[in-house]
Amino acid sequence: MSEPLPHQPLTMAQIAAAAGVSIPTVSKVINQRADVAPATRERVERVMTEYGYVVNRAARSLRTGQSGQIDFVVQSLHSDYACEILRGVEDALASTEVRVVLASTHDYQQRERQWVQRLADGSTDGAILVLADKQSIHLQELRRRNIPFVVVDALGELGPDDLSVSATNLSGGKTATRYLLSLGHRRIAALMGPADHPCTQDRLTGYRLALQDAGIPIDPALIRYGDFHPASAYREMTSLLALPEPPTAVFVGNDQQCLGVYKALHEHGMPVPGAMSVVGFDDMPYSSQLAPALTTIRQPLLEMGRVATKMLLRLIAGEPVDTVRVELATPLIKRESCGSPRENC
Amino acid sequence: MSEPLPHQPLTMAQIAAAAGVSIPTVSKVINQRADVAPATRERVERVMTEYGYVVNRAARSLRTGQSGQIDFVVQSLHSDYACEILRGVEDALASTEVRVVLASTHDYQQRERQWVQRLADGSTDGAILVLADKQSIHLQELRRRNIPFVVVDALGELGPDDLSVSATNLSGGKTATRYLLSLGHRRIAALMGPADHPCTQDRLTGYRLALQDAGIPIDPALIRYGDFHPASAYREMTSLLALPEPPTAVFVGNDQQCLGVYKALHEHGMPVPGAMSVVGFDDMPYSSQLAPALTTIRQPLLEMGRVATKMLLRLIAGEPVDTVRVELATPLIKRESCGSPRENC
DNA sequence: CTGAAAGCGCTTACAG
DNA sequence: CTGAAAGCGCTTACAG
Repeated sequence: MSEPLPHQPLTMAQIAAAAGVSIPTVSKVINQRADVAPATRERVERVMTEYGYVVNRAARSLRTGQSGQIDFVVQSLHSDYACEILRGVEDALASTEVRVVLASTHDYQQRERQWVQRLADGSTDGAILVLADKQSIHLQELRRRNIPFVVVDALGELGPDDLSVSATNLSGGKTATRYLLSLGHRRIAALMGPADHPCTQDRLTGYRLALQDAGIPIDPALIRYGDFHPASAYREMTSLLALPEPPTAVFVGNDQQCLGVYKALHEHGMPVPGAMSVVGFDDMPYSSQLAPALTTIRQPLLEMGRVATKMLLRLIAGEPVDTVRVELATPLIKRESCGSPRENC
Repeated sequence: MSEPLPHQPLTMAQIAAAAGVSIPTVSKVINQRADVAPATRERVERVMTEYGYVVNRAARSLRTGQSGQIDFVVQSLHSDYACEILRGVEDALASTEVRVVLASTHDYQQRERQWVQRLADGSTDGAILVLADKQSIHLQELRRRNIPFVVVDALGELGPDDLSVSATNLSGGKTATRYLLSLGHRRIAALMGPADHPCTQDRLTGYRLALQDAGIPIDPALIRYGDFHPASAYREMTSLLALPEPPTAVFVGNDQQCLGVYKALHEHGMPVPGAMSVVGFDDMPYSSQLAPALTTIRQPLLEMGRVATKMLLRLIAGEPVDTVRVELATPLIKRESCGSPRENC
């Protein structure tokens, strides 16, 4: 297995010579072609193992026109959100020879241009786009070059043939709100992410439907928007507490925002869940470690990355993909941050 | 600029034909060779821009033996820690044509083998290794193949010529402890990460030195180890509180562990910093958003990734690298989680 | 300053 | 079942 390898990379020609066959024969063995005699195949395989031979990627790529690489495109890796999805991508790729190349854009024009180059230079077989916009330059370029892609959590509408993966945001919003209703809450705030995110809109629709089903009028003063970061949520939560008739529960746009919500409540001496119930969205690794442990709607980010990647691999291989739009379930994870209203008062 | 491009990738031959020159001339223009007439250069450049031509990576790579890619190797991307470093890597690469390929191992044997293949297949010019071990298979393979690498936060000793980047952990530990001493604390616990991490050992040495300087004997009961995750810290903090003479302050191994510390204190009705002062390590984006905002030692992870990458690029280019070991400063970030002992009692 | 020629390491028809 | 030949798109001496 671990024979001492030479410092110079081996070539197929060397393997062929050592095995006493021609180069095409070695190639056929490597590419699992049927037309090789069993004895020959075995001999070649033995030599390759002995020498630790690995096919040169550049040469193969030049010949086949496939790079064996896909791009992971996201504005910023600076969020648990994107990292979780990326882990799912890696997971799905583990059993293949395909690699992920990172293409964060960070909003820099320069990087966008670099990325467009990348698409043209033949080193990308396909792309996973996180939070892509219909008008995104990325999408347009991919389409023009006929490079397959899958979008995770699309921002806005995609084309009818574009593949996408997301979570059941509407249903998640409904589940969260219904749960709070079931505990007896009647004034439930929604402290969402950005107003223009489809996620936000869908979750809010779920929230509204649940309230309507319960015959509770919707109070616009209880609907707030943040930016998925704690500071914005801290601000909005503080503002909600200043209302003449403050809510007794909040459905929050993501777990990260819950940090800001907790902070605002802490500073107002309002215990969770005694004085305020909180439901998050995502179920991040740290969410169970907050004090109190956060009740939240689980968003299967890793699974979303995995599913998107599997779809992309099929697309690249030219295999049929049955589902154009995949939505993954968003179950409620009950922990300690919810209770009945004024339970402790 | 944005002429409609053909769907078929262009070749250098097409550009040469369109510009009325030979292929080598186009190549020389692209590679900024001096021996091209100004007029010719201009004409070729105009045609390239007009057509939107981009050099094929595989062909160039096959010819030059360089892939224009580096590997980012880490056990798991599932930590803010690794993601921050990765952002730094991307940052340093933004002005180059080099790309990052992800190579998380997740402890899977299979992935390690895949990665060894990758090194052999010519698609890696160099590697950034996070938390690499001297005995790591990665390091050994890189050395054997003469592929340059830089280690961020080495686990254990490296070879004398191996480049590495880290933070001034010893000094950070000293700073944290001195700060707590300056507030009047005398019983200061250290709730560190894994005992065998060099980071932990260095920070602990800083802690010990600071206590010694202050003439305070070291109490082994106050030194605890975790795994950088909140749950372990929760456990150890709970245990510290059960001591006959509990500490009045804790120096914690990383900010994430502070979540567990906060949780334990919350459950024991011990306000921070009233009943317990807490200093973290890292200064993560969320640390300022905790309640109370966390006082911590800043570890410049992004900068570490950036510096490591710049060193690697020099190594790859065959340029001299002056510093073999780089240590970046770890300043104290004062926020709300520290106070004088029994201030509020 | 310019271009004809060789060759990087593979894969793919194709002839035997 | 096996292998000689062509060629993927570049870069690099080298001759003119």
